[in-house]
Amino acid sequence: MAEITQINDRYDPSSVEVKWYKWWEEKGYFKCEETSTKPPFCIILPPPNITGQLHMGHALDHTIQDVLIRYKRMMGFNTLWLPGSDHAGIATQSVVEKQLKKEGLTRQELGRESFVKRTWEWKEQYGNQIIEQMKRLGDSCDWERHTFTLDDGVSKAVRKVFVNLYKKGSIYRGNRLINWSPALGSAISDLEVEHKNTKGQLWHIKYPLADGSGEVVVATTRPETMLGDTAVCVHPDDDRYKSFIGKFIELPLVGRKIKIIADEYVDKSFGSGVVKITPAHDFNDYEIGKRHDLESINLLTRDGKLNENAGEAYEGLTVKQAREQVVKDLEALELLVKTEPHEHSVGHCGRSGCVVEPFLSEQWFVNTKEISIPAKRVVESGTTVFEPEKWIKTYLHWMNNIQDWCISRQLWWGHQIPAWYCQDCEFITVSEKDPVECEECKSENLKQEDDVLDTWFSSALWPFSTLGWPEETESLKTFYPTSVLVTGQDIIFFWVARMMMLGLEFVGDVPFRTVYIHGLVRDAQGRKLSKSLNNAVDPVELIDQYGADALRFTLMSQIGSGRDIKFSMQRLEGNRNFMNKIWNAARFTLSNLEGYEVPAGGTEAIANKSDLSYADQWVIQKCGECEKKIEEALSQNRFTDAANAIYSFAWHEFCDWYLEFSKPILYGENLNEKQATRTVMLQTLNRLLRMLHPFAPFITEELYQKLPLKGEAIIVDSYPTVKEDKSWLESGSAEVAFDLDLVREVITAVRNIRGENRIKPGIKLKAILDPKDDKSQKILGENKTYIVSIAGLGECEVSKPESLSQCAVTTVRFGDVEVDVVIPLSGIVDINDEVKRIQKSVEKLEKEQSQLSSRLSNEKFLSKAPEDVVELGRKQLEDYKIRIASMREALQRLKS
RNA sequence: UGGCUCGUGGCUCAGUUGGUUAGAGCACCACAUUGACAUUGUGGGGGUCGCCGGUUCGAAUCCGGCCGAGCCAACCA
Repeated sequence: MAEITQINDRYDPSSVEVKWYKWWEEKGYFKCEETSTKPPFCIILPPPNITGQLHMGHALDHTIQDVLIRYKRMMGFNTLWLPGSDHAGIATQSVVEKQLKKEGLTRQELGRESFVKRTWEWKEQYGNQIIEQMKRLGDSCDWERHTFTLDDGVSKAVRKVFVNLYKKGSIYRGNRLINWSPALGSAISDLEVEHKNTKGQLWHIKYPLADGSGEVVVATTRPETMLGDTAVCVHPDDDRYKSFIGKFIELPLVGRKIKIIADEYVDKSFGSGVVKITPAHDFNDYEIGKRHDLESINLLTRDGKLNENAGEAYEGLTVKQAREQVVKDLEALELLVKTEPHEHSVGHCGRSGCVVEPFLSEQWFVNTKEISIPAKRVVESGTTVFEPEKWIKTYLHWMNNIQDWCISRQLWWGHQIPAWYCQDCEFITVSEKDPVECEECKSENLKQEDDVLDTWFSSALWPFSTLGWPEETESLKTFYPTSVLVTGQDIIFFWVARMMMLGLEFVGDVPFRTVYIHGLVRDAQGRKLSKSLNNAVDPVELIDQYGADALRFTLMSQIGSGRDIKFSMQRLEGNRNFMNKIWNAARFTLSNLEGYEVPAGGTEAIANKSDLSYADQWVIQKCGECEKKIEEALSQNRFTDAANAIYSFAWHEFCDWYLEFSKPILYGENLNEKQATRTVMLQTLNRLLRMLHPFAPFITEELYQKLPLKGEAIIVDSYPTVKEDKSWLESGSAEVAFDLDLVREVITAVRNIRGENRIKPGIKLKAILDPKDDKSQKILGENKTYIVSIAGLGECEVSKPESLSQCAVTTVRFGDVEVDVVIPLSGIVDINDEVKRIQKSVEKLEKEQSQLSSRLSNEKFLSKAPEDVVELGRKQLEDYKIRIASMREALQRLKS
């Protein structure tokens, strides 16, 4: 064991983490078995964008998954954590376009083919950065199965799904009003629009009647869209305007004659009660337009400028410029009645941040009505459960109001839609394989759709496309449905809902049994982490500084209720210290093994149980209790409870008490006892490390490998459970644990007297322990040596004190036993401190006594409360009386 | 506007079906340093459980109302 003493007294993660990760990978510990007799456990990693850098959200998300995977792996499951990455159409294309811009190029100049090639090159060069960062965190993914959303297999699945849905009519192409991001030059889905409250203005504009008989005033937040007005609308019951219905307006600036129509959509009380209708540029107006068969006039080009329909005066202007110009022109015509400030919400593009324009265009859609029905049912029935449950409501509400999903994007990077337009007959051929001829007219003059699919379309197939679908692979059979999906609440609709719909549609079963939804990582003040607030923390930097284990443990000890977590450096430091504590506990254990020989049966065997110290039996008992707590917690995904159980067992039981209790034995001469304690110490440490491993994989492997007796690797060793440890735990004892807990209380009482009277630790006190019953008499007698050494006493006797004069007295009550701890203070301290201490306790007890006594004199309480509660109260009151009396006595004697 | 969540010592949170004295970690204060660890040890102070009302012998816990914070969805041009 010579090398043990060379262990540094500080844990240095940087020298440890990379080494073990590499070793695990080389040994193939992360790999699953395709078929196995072990039960399967599978998690599909939400694939990060290839443009992404690991952020705190990933750190949280991945740690949860890795804890689950490592735990299940140790529990004997055939675990698969399947990693991947997402081509991230918009994000990646933007990055490459920016790169081109630096060279003075545009993607249009480059052409589609070269641009896509260039993007692949970018991906090869930079796309794996996040994977390296994930490895730093300790993610134990089966890397050989890493899948990219544009891989051949996945692309094949994408085409098959698209074609099937098209053939059954669930995918259709249509000219509809969609959300258009001018900055991206592409359609985006409803979900990608972020509504932000914006301070704008409400312009009141006169619209003269075409026959010159008067005018109406419309109120609008977007005056420039009047150029595309095709009607004016009032409420049918609005007496102010009834007579106008059916008449015509001569639209200012344009001169077009538009009709005044009536629709109940109009709110009489808002604005002027008259609404201009622009079907091509507003979703509500679009609906009204459909109801009233109005013409839609599109005013915009794809890059967000006004087109020829806006008229010569406005063509080519941006929306903002056009708005200013229109207002100016209206003012000149004296048609602007008034302008008032008005706050309303404006849709912004989630990707580029630009203002989204409702835009009429040809797009591809998934009709979700039908496929959403089974996806609702499986959640209602509990086939897939959500944790926490509250998200079921959110999910179902969205599913019940689901809109058709716009899946086409005017981008180049992604899955090009497998639809070919016949240049001769206009028929659309949709096919898994590139067709050579038109299905309808057999013309070979085909042109493939330019648009690509929404990135989320391929993501929606992820749980089965990554397992080999549409082939009937062993992997698919073994691992689908996957066990649990771990993700943030922000992508329940984007991703979870869609995986549900398509998984059920194409594989016929739910994609996952459980959806575990966690919150966001926020800063210590609870703000979102963002670059603009300058409060973003880089998990990789934290790992460099504090170690991955500390970071992981911090996150896991905070996710408790599934709410957002407030990340603080203080906590991280605290957990770095915890890792150091573990490190030193191991260092202490290992450095006390000189001359130790591993027993013949391994550390599981204890030669003679009678050699076990009370502390040994106590710690075995506590270890078993900890195992039980963890098991309960992890079976319900209560990671925080599990983390806390280990923390408190490791620090406050193993280190604070067990190692202290054991020092006299370790430094003593009784070789049999010493051997037994060393064995128990090693056994407990070994289990402690295994319990901690899923949360802190690196330090635990490092220390595990230093143990004199161990398996091949902690990562593939078994997880300690009450069941597995049955025979070992039998060496513990609940009775002895009770005894030692009483001893701990007594020691704490001595320390308490010492502390409150400010008696220096160097002063060896005498303590008289006065047991009030046979049981405690016996316990104290047997454990006196522990008390003397740990409480730092000079002398200790178990007896009735002759006099309490000038003594500090504390009554220790534990379970059904009671002990008075008496410490003569004469000549040691200023008695006033002790008087104050006791007076304080008396006051506290008296307050409690009076509360209890008034409760017990309440007849209603006596008649209605259950017997045992009343009985308990009575006993307690008696107890209070005795304790107060004895304290008063002590006070008297102290003063005398 | 609707839905959801939360409000417990300075901070972050526990508190299972109402029942002894409301817990923990961090922070704070005091004391301690030659033998695992100052990234440490020991002890201590600090809470009328957001407010009001109700149910009950008894409420942090159940019910109603109010106030405050946050999130999601929708939205009046």
